[in-house]
Amino acid sequence: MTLPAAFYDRPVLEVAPELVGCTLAHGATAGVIVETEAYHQTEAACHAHVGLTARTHVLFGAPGTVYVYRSYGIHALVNLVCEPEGVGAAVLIRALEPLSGVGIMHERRGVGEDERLCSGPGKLTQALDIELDLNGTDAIDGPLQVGPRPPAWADVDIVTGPRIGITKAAELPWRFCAAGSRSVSRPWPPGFRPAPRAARVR
DNA sequence: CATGGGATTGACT
DNA sequence: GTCAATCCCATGC
Repeated sequence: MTLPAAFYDRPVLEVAPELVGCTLAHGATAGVIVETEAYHQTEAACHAHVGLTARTHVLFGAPGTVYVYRSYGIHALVNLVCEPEGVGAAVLIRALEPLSGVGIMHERRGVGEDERLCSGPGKLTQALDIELDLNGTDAIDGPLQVGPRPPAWADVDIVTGPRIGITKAAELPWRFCAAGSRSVSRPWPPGFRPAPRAARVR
């Protein structure tokens, strides 16, 4: 069960908050998306802002296409292409709450608490083994799949804030986080507070 | 063809 | 708080 291409064929500012609470799966590993950011060709922080190049052409492709690129020479970052073909826009997936394959994630990431396995855009790609070979694949039929919100996430509250780690267009409040999730990456947006840990049995 | 910057992370002070 | 690791590609000479 995956979200249809029509889900992505809308303004990226609508899609980005709605993707929070949805699932992302690759192979035996999957998680619930708890943090996203929107990018659009009309603002300078978006790779598509420079126009159609060998690097950016995927961003202008069909809605529902996967865009993966390398950041700082080390990390792969994953996005979902939005808006009609020909418009350069995408949603960056910044954090997940692990859902399945948690043991595999620990093997790939090394020791750590579950909530830190996918609490950043480079961490989640390592945990789910998302690499550059997935660039240009299809998030509906391809190896990386996005599913609708599980019932428990149907009414998730969204905390909005400015995007992280960028120098251009940094003032736009295009970052969307699941309220209370302990897997949201730092720094937290204004007003965000993580939920208390589950009570320990004594 | 050389250069430099980047949507990050983890280790260290 | 600072810093290095290190890949891809856009830009400019």
